Amino acid sequence: MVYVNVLPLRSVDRALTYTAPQPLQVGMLVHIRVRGRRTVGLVMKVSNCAPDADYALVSIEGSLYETPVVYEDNLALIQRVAGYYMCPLGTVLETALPAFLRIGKVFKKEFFLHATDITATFSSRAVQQAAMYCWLEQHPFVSEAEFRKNFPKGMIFLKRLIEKNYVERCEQPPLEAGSADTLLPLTNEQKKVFGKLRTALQAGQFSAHLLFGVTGSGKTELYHALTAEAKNLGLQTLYLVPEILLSAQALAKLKMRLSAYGIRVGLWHSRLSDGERMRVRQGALDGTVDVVLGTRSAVFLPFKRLGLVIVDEEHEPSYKQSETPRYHGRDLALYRARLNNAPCVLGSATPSVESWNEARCGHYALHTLAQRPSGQPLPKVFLADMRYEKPNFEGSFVLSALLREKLSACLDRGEQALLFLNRRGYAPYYYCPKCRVRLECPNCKSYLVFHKTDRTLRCHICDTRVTAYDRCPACNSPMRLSIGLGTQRIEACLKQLYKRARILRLDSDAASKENDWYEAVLERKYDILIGTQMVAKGLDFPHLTLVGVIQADLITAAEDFRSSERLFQLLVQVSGRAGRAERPGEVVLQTFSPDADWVGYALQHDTVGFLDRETALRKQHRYPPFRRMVRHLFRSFSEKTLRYVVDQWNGFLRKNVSEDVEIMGPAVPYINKAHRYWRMHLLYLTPHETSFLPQLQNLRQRFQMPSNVIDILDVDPTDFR
DNA sequence: ATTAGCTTATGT
DNA sequence: CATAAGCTAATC
Repeated sequence: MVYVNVLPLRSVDRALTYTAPQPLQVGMLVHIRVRGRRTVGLVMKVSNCAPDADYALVSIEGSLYETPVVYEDNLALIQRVAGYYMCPLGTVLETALPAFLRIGKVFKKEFFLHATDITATFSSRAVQQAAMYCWLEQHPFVSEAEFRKNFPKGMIFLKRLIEKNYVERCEQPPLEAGSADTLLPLTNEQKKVFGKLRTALQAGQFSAHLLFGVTGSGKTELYHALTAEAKNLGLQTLYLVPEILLSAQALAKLKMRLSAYGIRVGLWHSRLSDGERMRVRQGALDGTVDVVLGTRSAVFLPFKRLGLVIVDEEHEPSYKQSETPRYHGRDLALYRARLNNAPCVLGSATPSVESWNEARCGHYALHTLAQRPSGQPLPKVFLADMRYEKPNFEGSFVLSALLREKLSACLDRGEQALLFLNRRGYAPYYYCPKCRVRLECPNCKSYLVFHKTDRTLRCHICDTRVTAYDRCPACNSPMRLSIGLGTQRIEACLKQLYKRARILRLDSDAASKENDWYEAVLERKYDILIGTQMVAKGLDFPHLTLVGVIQADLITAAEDFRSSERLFQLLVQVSGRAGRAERPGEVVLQTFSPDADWVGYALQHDTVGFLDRETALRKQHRYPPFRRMVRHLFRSFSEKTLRYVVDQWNGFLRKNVSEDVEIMGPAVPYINKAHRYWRMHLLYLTPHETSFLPQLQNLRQRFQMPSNVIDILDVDPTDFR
């Protein structure tokens, strides 16, 4: 008799013991009954001796596949996620396994079609065949399914084509043939870094590396070279990118550079069809795919011999999953690399504060790329302190003399300019000067922002909208609008100053109107762009030479280090857009606040200065520095739950007065679990879900939340000890 | 997730 | 003492 520990694909926190009629392997999927209900579970352990159980043992009801669907390292990763992100094991398993596996879906063998005979001729009657052949020539190695989609009744003709040996039917699409491109030669700077990373790769041990390279410094080329090196050593590579959108670009580049070396690339993200998913997964599992390029969920894939992990744009917040299990793709990639004795390379032009700190403390090896292989110069940065501006006319409080001058010059040259302000609306301050009341959202108590276009007051957190009124409802005095800047106000000001310029506002309010604005900008239908963070999303503007950051010191006003970091990253990214091959771009940073001096760090894109400052701040200040921290959210934000959580919290505080911070798990049982096992107390909220902020403030007031509680933390511990 | 079963609060 | 409400722990 065989005994197996099976983890059900449900929110169950541990494996259950069953008997099995025939021997099973760890990692296999089996049908089981849990509380009388049929479910699927994963075999975690197999043993021959009976457990001393006080319950009746039940047998499993058969297995879904003949072979295991995951390896041992996948199980270890699942366990890590469950423990670390405080989520039931079964729930993690559910996210780690693609849906098609759970239902035991079996795929027919896929065939690929390939036009072989270029000299093929068709009689004038065989119109259909000729048309199909022509199509097949244009689409080399399409899958049969794809062919059927295009020619629903074409199978008979296809048969004929195959008989004539015009078309070949093969089981595997070959590598992208014909692309003669190979790896680009590396510059001296790149070679130096590559040498170190190659040594790490050959060592066959876990090591963490932060690749810090300015935009255009050729990080991608390094990834390619490393991937090829891994292939040489017979190792597979996991290559993570933050978004599906970017994965297509990265895939094209990888294929172009690496197919000449016989390297097979698989793409993985949540929008693939089941068939493609299964092919890539199977390829990674049996080792026929050399590189898997994918979004965060790819860390859970089974690899036969994973030897290298790459995380591109390491700082991107989209690596963080916003549903349970709330894992961070980058952190799991590091853990995965450790499980597989592989080096992990994190790359970014604007590293995250936590990665920077790890590198500074020597836990990660730091590699810097400071030059662009193309030799293109970095933009020139100017600082405009608005405190010394003379109020000449309406526009002067909004745009500095320096920026106005640069704008005019830019327009005269017929080039484009981009103004960046991360605030929608017209005026973020809408208040009555007599009552000194700033209007709040009736829903969530955050401040309302005035939108001039449709004369509404909007809450930017929960999207509540109210029609604006000119006079204060309490004292009937006129409301004031002149304080605070939003994109609409900049737009109005620009229209007044540059009557002939074509101006485009780009924020989430305006975006819905103009769908293909990017095309229009490329075609130079606009001269000045004014936008929020959506303009910073990796798009190239070839005619852009001037960037103005309207309130560069908004960073100082950010409520937590994560927001401040994000703003800084946007600033660097936006600034990087300026300039053309022959001439460096210009960047004007406008600052308003009296303590804006430190914004000078941004001169010459001093990312290091910023990061050092942020890590230092975190150390002396509110964030318990570099201790183990948990990242979690309340699972539901019903007032009942929150109330309960707060009560638990207060009760605990009364018992042991502690200078430590308090923990609140995602669900009530986990709060207690955390108390018992971790003795760590931390309230955690992530700023990605800003809707929590006002709620928390609310709670504070109503429940007298102690003021030493940390409101917002967003640090994942990378605890390597 | 779901729920049986235990503890505590509330009311007569 | 009965009943309701709140909460924990278990699923083989």
